[in-house]
Amino acid sequence: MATIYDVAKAAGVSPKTVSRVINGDTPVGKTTRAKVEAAIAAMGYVPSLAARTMRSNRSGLVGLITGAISLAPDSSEAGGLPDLIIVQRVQRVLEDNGLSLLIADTGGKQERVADLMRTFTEHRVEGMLYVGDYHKQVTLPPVPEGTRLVLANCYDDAGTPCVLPHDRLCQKMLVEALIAKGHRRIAYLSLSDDIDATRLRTAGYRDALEAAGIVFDPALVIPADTRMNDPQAEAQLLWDAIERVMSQPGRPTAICFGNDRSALRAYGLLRARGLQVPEDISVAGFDNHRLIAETLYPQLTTVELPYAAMGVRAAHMLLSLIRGDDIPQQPQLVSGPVCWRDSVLPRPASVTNITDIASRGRKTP
Amino acid sequence: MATIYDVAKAAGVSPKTVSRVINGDTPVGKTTRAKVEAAIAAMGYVPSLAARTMRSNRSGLVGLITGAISLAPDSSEAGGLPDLIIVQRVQRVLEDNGLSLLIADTGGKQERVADLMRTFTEHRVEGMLYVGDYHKQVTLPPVPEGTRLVLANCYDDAGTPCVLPHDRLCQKMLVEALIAKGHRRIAYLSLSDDIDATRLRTAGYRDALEAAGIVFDPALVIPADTRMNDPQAEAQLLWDAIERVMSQPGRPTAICFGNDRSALRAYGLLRARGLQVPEDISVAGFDNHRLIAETLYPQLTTVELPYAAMGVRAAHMLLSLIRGDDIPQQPQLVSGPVCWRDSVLPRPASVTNITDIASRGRKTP
DNA sequence: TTCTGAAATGACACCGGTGTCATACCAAGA
DNA sequence: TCTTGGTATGACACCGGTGTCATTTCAGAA
Repeated sequence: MATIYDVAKAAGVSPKTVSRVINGDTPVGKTTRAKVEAAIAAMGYVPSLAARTMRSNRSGLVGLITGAISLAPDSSEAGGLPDLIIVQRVQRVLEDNGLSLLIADTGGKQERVADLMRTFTEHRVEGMLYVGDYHKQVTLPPVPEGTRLVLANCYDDAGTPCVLPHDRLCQKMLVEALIAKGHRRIAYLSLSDDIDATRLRTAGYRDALEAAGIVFDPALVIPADTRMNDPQAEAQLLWDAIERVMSQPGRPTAICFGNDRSALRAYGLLRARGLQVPEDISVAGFDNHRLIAETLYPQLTTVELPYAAMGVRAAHMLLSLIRGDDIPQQPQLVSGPVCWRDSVLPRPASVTNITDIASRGRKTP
Repeated sequence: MATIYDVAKAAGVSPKTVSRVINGDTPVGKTTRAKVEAAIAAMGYVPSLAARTMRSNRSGLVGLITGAISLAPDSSEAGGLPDLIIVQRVQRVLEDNGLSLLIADTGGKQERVADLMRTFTEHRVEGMLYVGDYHKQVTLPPVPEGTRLVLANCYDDAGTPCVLPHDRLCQKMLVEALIAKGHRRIAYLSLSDDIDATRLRTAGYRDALEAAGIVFDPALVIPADTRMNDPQAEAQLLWDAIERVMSQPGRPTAICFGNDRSALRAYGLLRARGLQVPEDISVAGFDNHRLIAETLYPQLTTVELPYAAMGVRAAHMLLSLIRGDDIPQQPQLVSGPVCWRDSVLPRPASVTNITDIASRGRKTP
């Protein structure tokens, strides 16, 4: 690969002059410039960032660590989709700012983070991002003094700058939207209750009820998901939860699910129980995972958990850090709009619940 | 950041000796080694790959270009999932081989590829990968002499080494599996017929029929997808295709869809027509997109399009190129297993078609 | 014509490692 | 004691750029 010396020799000038033509930092004579540019074009010269990095101490690199495939060690699982969306956006923003993105993956082994960070340090990245596979607290290994780090979709107890989904507000907006359409008995079949998102979203659910003056009924809220990665067991859990919530007096007219994936599964389970969506029961998801929400029939009402926006925000925070600007100390909460589709049927406020038909349908999923 | 000179001074040795301790290329005295290692630990020294790159001409970097978000410019669309899986696997394999992965995205603008490749060249990557968002032919800008390039999920007419899904074989195996379960009238609602995958898969479908001595009926094969990214229109198209195929005499007992996403959509549409899956009609997808296939109720029978394996294969090919080994000139075809789940009902070979109930159900989706 | 000062260009060192070669060291054998 | 020969270590240049400062060039003024 041609070097700046080769170009200089070919153009009959000094290497420094070639450097000036490339960087435009100092004026260069018209004739000289033309000669140099011709030589560069002829030789296909591309400057080496490694050499440039040595003088400038600016590598033009940013490192990003995800745990994307951590939940899917074996196959074409799509579990890590949110992180991937975040990654894409981060990459775009950085590229627009002249930075290249190095990515690494823990493969589910948290202890590898330190190694990956070391590799990034070897490459003298200008900053690092850590992307959680879901909203959670993480504990990262100590980073070298001066390392610029931003967390996305996770947080730590060391006050590292972070961007988080505003689960509480998103869920509140979604339930408010259901209430606005006339629903009063709204069930919430949440994700596993040992994760932050569930706690926050349940609070958001209650916020919305409270704002509308609806009494909270604990019987309507059931954790119906685990992270056990066993489709059969998950389906069974969801089936039981639907059974419980639909067989009680004062049956709900709408069910919110913990994510679009649960809602997708519920379509089949509800149908198996003889319930039509949305005629017999309205359904809402969470995530606006468009592959699901737009493809399901009827299309799924949900709320957008703005992973894309989180990626953009996190990237901008890191850019600020790199520039040396101040950034907010508080976690940055990002929320998205309710996506209104066909899985929720508006109810005239006066209509009472229809007859219980829960006993229809098959016995087990 | 500490340099090798700082460490050398602290340990009272020459920089070269520190280098030797780090790289272990030449024996170093026990006492000296201990002093140096202590100094390294104390200062948190991490060698700079930029400096190392200059001497060795080995950057430890590989560049990867995708068009992942090309089909999803605006939101949290999951269209580009296959590429993302490929990217993940590539990253893993490279990391295991001590290489770091630089990623870039065309954002759907093919003309940006040249710029991205230039950036990679600036970073002196040891090789490049280009990942197509679906099986297709691409035309890449000319690469500098000596650039090592491998294509994944796409090919060009310049004979660049590539890894492709074996669409034909996958579809053949899937249809063979259906035939083995007693199905004789099998419809195929394919993807848009202007893409390579459709042509190949249709051929695979016919291969399977032929092998079983079943006469090919063109009326059973309908392209039922476009890449227009309009959920309403796509649903309409699929509805029409189902209508056509189910209302003809000699109604099929099973339908293969172009991908799992279409199958997901079809579940709702079939239900709206009053058809139960799999009792009234068996359904098969394509991709083994587990988020869909395992979450749908009933779970979806499909064939695995091994994006993960493609990523691994492509990474290994690139590693071979980097090592200077010979690699096969022919496109590498990768296939995956049929994933048998609950959406296909075995049929005793003797049973004839049930009465046509196509007129049931709603008129439009 | 000579002088002046801005513009253009070049010489040289340096960034942080490593390859090459020379040298210092040390134990064993003559 | 003096070689001998292998081992441990250091001096120095070099990789490919750029910052700094010196030097050359040349138009315009004296």
